[in-house]
Amino acid sequence: MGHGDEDTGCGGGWAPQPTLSQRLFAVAELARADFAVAVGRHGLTPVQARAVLMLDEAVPMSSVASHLACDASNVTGLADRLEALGVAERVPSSDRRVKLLRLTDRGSALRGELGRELAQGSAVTDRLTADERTQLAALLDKMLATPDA
Amino acid sequence: MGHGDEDTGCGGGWAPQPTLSQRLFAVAELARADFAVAVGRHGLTPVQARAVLMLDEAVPMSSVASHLACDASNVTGLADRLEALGVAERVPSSDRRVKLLRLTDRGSALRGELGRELAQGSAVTDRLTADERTQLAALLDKMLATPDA
DNA sequence: TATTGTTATACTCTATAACTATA
DNA sequence: TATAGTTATAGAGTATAACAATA
Repeated sequence: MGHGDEDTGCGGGWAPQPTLSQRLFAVAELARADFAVAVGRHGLTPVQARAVLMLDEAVPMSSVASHLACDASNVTGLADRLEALGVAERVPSSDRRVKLLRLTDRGSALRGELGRELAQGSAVTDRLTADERTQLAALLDKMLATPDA
Repeated sequence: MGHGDEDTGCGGGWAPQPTLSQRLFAVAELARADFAVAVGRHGLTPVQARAVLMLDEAVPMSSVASHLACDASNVTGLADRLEALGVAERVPSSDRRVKLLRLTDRGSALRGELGRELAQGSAVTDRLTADERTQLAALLDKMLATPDA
């Protein structure tokens, strides 16, 4: 290997001082795992849960795709699974090309539960004090500020 | 429990003030996407990249599995793909049940490139000042502090 | 012609269970 | 008996391309 890793500071591993990005990614993994476990308790996968959480009202399947940042073709199977679970259903639209996805009563109840649980904070953020959480929120908001748009 | 922002309060959407967890998750998604794009430029999937980055030296396949927090059976296919890409190879061990996974020369070079790129910081963290990055690092470290162990 | 959703196909990640070869 | 890796199988998320119905 011609040379290697010196700019990362460590002589071959990530050991001593992880970079900010590495730590951010590690926290992201924890948050993801937390989310997966939380929604898994309700029988949903993370993607299914994200769909349920966005379904405030009946929404075109194409909107679901763009919200999930995935190709529209995926939403067909996703909708199939949500229908099989009894939490959502397809309903026709005025534009007859469009199908709307809407939560069933059971889906709405589930969405409420999920919302309450997730709002309570994860095991990750629980390790911070109230002040620190405020600080963190400000930093996250800055990172989330849309650079374009 | 209970320090939740406001049990979602909103009559049906996430609109007004996302909770801390929601913002953390959003940043996590950005970081994940950044990582996927960065490693994708080198022809790797995120999981493949994580494997390459951990392969400081020859390591038992079982160790790869535990590092990736996945079942050992998955590492077979992962190793196959890394071998097909020419970045890693299986080598025998003294315990003849064990196979070690080791980077090829090409894999080591790739690992070096990845390490340098990732150390440079992501588009997400670039939106913060140096002071803010220090602050964020401290908060992240606190969240990462192992509660058990 | 352009758009929406579907289907067909394919790849990766993930898990469980059964199997092998070692120990 | 127990462990490491493989194989078989399955389901979910992702993508592209071709297609039908509708606009």
